[in-house]
Amino acid sequence: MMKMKRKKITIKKIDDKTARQVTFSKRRKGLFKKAEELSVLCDAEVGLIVFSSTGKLFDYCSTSMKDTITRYNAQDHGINKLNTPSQELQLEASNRIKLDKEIADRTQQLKQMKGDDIEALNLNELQLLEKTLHIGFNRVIETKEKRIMSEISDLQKMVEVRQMISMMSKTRCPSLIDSKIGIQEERVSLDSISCASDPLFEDDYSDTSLKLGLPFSNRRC
Amino acid sequence: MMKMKRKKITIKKIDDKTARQVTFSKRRKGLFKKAEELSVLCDAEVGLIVFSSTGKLFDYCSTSMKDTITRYNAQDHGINKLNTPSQELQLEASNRIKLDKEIADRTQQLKQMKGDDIEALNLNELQLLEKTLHIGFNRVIETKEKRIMSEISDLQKMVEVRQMISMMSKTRCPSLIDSKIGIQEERVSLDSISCASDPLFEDDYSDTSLKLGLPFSNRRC
DNA sequence: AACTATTTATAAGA
DNA sequence: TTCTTATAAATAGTT
Repeated sequence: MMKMKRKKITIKKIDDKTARQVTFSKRRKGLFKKAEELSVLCDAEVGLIVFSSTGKLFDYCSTSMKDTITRYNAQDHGINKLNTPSQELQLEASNRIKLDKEIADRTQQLKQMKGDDIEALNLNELQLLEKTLHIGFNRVIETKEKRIMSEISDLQKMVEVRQMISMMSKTRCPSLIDSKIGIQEERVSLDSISCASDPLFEDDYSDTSLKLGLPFSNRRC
Repeated sequence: MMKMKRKKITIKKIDDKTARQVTFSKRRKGLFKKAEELSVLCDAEVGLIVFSSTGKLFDYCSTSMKDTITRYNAQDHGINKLNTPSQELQLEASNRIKLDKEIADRTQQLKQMKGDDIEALNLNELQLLEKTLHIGFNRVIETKEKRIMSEISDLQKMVEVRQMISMMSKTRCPSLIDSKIGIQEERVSLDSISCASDPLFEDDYSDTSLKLGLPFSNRRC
């Protein structure tokens, strides 16, 4: 059969019932798809309610329709109010908006500190960020140093205690001491504090990283 | 400029904030249009609620949102019924707790990235933080480099144009050209892109910072 | 905000 | 309803 060329349609009610039904089902599918795409792509909350001309309900919500409608009601838009939102509810709503903004703000800051979404920053902002990161980095390094030093010192003490016990056990009752006093070694794994075996330090920033003259040279454990 | 071919996109959250906003406004417009077309063509009742990621509300309804939501509620979804005002209040309260927690969490993360409140972290957490900061730092540096390079390139172009005009004005009518064409210099302050004069670079981490062979040596501006 | 190459939606027909 | 296909419409990437 000769194909009729598809024509541009005008947006007015389709008279033919069957055609209307067909179009409804096609376009409804398309609309719901677009709604979901918008919510996913743009991190938006989308609620969609459709009643067909025959009264059948179709709905979609990116979260839950209940929450979305509640949030919708909370947004104060004067005339369009549903129910009668109490002042309390309105207060909650404005609080919520504030909190949402705060979260968005902090999320953005965190992202930027991780180096994401920084394209839009100007040079001064970039330098401020750089400085902040640098300070944070140095503090972390410093704290890590202290932590390592204290763990080393703990280790050292343990070794000394062990040596003492070992010496005692040579002169007294070895088996008794070992099992009764039972040094719970709470062993600090050497792996976790050794710089050389730490993948992090195999990076190209060892110059800024921890440099410790670790007193491991003539340790025998 | 070379036009990049448009690519098929995958439906997942757009990372770049600006791009996300642009897409949001384009697609939102499209979605609302489709919603209205469906309601008109097919004689359907359509209600659409959209909250942007920044919390802004957009809505459309072919009749009135109040009626549509009422009708939606009337359709019995058993459990899913809309809340009474007092239930809404409760919901808001629990939402608020959630949001408060999220803010506290992000605030803490931000603090730690700035090197505060890190005493309680263990060695692994400290190293993770260190790595994150290092990555962020490098990205910022990289972005800053790009920014500086592009500003230098802009400057260079300006200088070339100026030289051209200067040459022209030597052969023709200097005063006319200078005042009529009137190069708006939109001068990029050298201070803002000079590394040497930047207090940040006087710090002890210049080794990780930008090293650029700035082509400024025999510039006469 | 505008452009346009390309993808996506869909009207008409099967 | 589902599929096919020509065409209209939407829009991603860019200016």
